[in-house]
Amino acid sequence: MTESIPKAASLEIPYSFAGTTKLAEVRERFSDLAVDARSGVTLRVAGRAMLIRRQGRLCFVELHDESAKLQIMASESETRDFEAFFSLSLGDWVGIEGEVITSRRGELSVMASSWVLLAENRRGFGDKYHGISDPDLRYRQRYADLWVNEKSRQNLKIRFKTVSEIRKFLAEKDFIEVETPLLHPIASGATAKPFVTHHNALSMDLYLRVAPELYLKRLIVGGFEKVYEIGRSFRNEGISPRHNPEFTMLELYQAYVDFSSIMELTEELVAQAAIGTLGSPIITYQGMTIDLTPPWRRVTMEEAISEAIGFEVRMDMGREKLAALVKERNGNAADSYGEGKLLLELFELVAEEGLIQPTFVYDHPVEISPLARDHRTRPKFVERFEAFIAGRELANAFSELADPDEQRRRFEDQVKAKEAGDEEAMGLDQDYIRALEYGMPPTGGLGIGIDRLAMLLCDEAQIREVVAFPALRPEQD
RNA sequence: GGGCCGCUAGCUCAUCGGGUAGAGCAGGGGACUUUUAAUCCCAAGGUGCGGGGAUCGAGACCCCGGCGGCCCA
Repeated sequence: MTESIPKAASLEIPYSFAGTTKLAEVRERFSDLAVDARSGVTLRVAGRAMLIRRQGRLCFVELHDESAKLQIMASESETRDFEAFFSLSLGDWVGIEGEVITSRRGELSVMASSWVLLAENRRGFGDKYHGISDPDLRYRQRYADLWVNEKSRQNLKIRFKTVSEIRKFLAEKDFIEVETPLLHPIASGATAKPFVTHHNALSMDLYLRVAPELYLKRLIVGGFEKVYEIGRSFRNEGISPRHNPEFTMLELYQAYVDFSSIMELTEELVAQAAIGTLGSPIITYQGMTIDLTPPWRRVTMEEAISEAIGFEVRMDMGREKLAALVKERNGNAADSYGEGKLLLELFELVAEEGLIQPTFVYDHPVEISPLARDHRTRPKFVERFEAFIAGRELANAFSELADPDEQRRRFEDQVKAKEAGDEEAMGLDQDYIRALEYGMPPTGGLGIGIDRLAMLLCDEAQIREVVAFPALRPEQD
C-alpha cells in the first residue's frame, strides 16, 4: 500500500472550530432555496468528508455530521487553498466557512470560501459504496463502522435514547436512581455463573454482580421507597446472538405495592419508551407488527402452556406426567427437576416462542423463584410475572419475599442445588437475610433487560447490533 | 460443547479439473468549473488466517489450530 504523506505535516490542525451550524439545521433553514441560487448567508459547518467528486477546478464533498449530510462545494476561484482542498481524502474531518447555495442540479451546498482540516483519516473506511460489511471488522472497529453504516449509528442512538426516556419516565413517577456495588462478596440475586475477580488488599475473591437485586432491596429496608438502577450485570456464559457477558438491566423496587402494580408500571414504561424513542407504541420487529399499548394480555403460566399444547396442563398433575410431557418434546427432564422446574421447561418448550404480542405470564412455581413471595392463595406458587414480546422474555417481576426465615430456606435450597453441581444456583447471602430481619415492607420489584428492549426497538435480532462494543475474542498479532 | 459456512490487496468481491492470483472502490500521479457510488488515463499494491501433510507442483485437496457467522445444546 502506498503510504500517503500525512497532510498534518503541512496543515496546522486548529485547537477548535466553534460556532458551527448543524447540517440538519442548514437543510431545514434553506429547504426552499431555488435551483442554482445563492442565499447570501455565510456560515460554518464541520464534519467528515464521506464522498469526494473532483471536477478540475471544482470539487464536491459530501460532508456528514451527527445530524445529517450536506454537499460542500469548492472552486478554484472562490476557495482559499483550493489545491489542498482538492487533495482531501475520504474520512478527513474538515471545518468549512462559506455561503449556502444550490448547485445547478439543485443540490443544497455550502460554497467554501475558507476551510480547515480538523483531522486526517489515515486509514480509509473501506469500499465507499459497500462500506464495511464483515461483521468481525464492524464489531472490532466500531468507530469506523459507525461512520460508514447508518444503521449502526441509528441503533445506538435508539438504545441511548431509550435509556434516557426510561429515566425521564421514572423521574416523573418519583423514583430515585441509585447506585449499588458491582463487586459482590457473594454471587446472588440471580441464577447465573459469575465472573470472579480478586481484591489484593483484602486478599479475597469478589464476584462481578449477576444482578443488583439484593442491594436494591437493602435500600428499601433502609427506608427508600422507590428506587431503580440502570447498570451493567455480568454473567459468565457463552457469547451468542442473544448473549453478551456484560449486559444492562433496569431493576426497580417500590415499597408498599405488590406485583400487580408493577405489572401496570411495566406496560406503561415500555410503551412510553417506544413512544419517546420511535414516536409510536406500534413497532415492527423482524416482520411482525407489535402493539405495545397497555393493557397487555395476562395469562398464568399454566394457562399459557395449556393454550399452546391444546389441553389443560397443571402443575398439580404431578411430576411424572409433567416429565413425560417434557420428554415427549425432547426437553430436559433431569431427575433433580421438581414439578416447578418441569413446568417452566414445558413453558419454554411449547409456549414462549408463540407469545408475540406483549403478554404477562404470571404465577410461577416457587421452585424456580427463590426471591419471590409465596402466592397469597396458591401453594407452591409465587406472585411473579414475566413479560414476553416477540417470543422472548423482556421483564421479570415479583412481589418480593420479605420473610427472613422463608428467604433462608429458599437460599438453602439453592445451596443444595449448587452442591449438587448447579453452577448457576445462588449463593446464600447472610447479610441480606440480616437486612430482612430488620423488616422489609411489602415491595414490588422489576427487572427489564435493556439490551433486549433495544433489540426490539431497533428491529435487530442480534444483541451485538445494539451494544456499542460487544465482547469479542482478542485480535491476534 | 456439537454441526455447517466463511477467511484471497486497506475495503467489497472474483478466479481454479491443483501449474505461485484479478476487478471495482480506496490510496498515489495526471485530465476535467456543476458532480451525486461522477468519468477518463497511468503507475503501484498480495507470506492467499497460521501450521503441518499427500503431490513434480496448492490459496485451491487432507489434518491440526485461530478468528468470525449461522444453527443446535
